[in-house]
Amino acid sequence: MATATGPARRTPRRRQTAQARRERLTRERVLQSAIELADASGIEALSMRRLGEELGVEAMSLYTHVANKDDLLAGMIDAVFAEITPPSLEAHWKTAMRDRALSVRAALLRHPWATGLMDANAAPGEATLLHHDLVIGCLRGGGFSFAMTAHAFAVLDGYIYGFALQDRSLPFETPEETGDLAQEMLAQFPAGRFPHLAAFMVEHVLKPGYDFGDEFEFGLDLILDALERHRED
Amino acid sequence: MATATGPARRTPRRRQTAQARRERLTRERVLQSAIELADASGIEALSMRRLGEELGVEAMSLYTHVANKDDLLAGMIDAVFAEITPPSLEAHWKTAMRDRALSVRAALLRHPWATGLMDANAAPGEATLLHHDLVIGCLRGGGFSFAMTAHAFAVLDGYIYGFALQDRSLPFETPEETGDLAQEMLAQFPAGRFPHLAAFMVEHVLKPGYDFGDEFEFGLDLILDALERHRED
DNA sequence: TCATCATCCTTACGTCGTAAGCCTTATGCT
DNA sequence: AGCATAAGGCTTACGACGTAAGGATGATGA
Repeated sequence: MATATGPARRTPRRRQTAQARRERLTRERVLQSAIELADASGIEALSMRRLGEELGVEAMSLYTHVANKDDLLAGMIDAVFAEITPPSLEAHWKTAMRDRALSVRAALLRHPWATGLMDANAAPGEATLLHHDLVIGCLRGGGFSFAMTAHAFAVLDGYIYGFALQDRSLPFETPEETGDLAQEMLAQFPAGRFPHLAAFMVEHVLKPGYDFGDEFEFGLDLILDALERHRED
Repeated sequence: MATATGPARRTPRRRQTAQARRERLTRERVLQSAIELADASGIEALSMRRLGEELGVEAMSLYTHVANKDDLLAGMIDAVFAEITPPSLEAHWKTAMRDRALSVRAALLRHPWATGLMDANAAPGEATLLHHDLVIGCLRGGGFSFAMTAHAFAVLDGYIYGFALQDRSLPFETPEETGDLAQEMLAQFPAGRFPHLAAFMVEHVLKPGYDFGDEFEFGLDLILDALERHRED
């Protein structure tokens, strides 16, 4: 043998240990697997042991690619931001911010655990910083002063994340479920204890076709229109 | 789940055992202690053992008053809602909703861990339901249709919770800290990587007197004014 | 060819939530 | 007043968690 294959850089030599080993671990693979696991089974199911299992590796092996669990979670958040289509600096600020808001919302629907992780007040990752950079650039380019940019950023992002939080905090997921759960909730208390809430449920929420998620665009446009009015303040 | 109702009241006979025992445990005392502990040391410091210690009791004794840790957390959330001054049904809807929003914000500043717990999508407690009932009543009384009430509720509460989440996710707490941290963050990447963000920091955020928390009222009034405009839609 | 070093694994520790069951003491009935 | 009951609090124990310490393996670079 002694093939002496000149190990010209990066020998793509395949490893073939006794048991066919999984592909080499990387931070990206760890993060991606963690995100898939959290998406599929909830963030509470994401333990280092379980994640290792998912990757065909022992829990401690993960620590080669991730400093600790907080680092893992921070990396996941940053990966979510990386999924978001950033606002275009060419388009009109309003449409750019609208599209971007919808993109954030879509990402948070794909990864509902993300909002819960955002209160970790850790240092934002590169994708997160880049995203914020472009949002600010978009607003500034649209004619917003620094002060108005700060205002606009606070309202818009506050609304986007808060809406996701609210959506997630609702104790029901599907419209069908809503009815039963609402009945059950109100039934625990004397009839007439929450008259306005009860009427609201009966007259609106329980009507066929209602879906809380549909509220998002109304609020978004409400805020965007209002910001347009204040743009020159 | 029916939460353990306290012991029958009957005789107020004072107990005096060998060792002066701490006051009798109640669900309220457990919840209050848990809230104090979370406020003082962060939600991650709240373990059943630690909470027991705080109350002079073993961890397992807490389970007489609380079904499990999730029930404890749900109870804490509901207690936070109970702290909020609900919207007056007499006042004009706009001022009532404004005062109430400020009251929610104040509560979330006092208990910053609350937003992180809100994605638990558990069944809301009595104080939470009552709060929502009055918010809906206030909007309906103010002339909002059911549909507009739903819209208004989603924007307002979304914004309030999202703002708190954003505030908490900032990696700095005090204005002084902001400068150092911002420098540090941007220094990790090539200069010019985040030009808009950098300019925004230098020209606005790092200017003396800036405090992110001050942004809250701008967004609140922006939304309230916009809602007023849509009230009759 | 060998030394180095990154990768992955084994073992172990302290902490967590909580199930099971015991002991003590207050309660409610006679 | 006396007693049966059950509620409140305690002890012990289990399995899962994050992760520190150090060992084994195999790829890389001299």
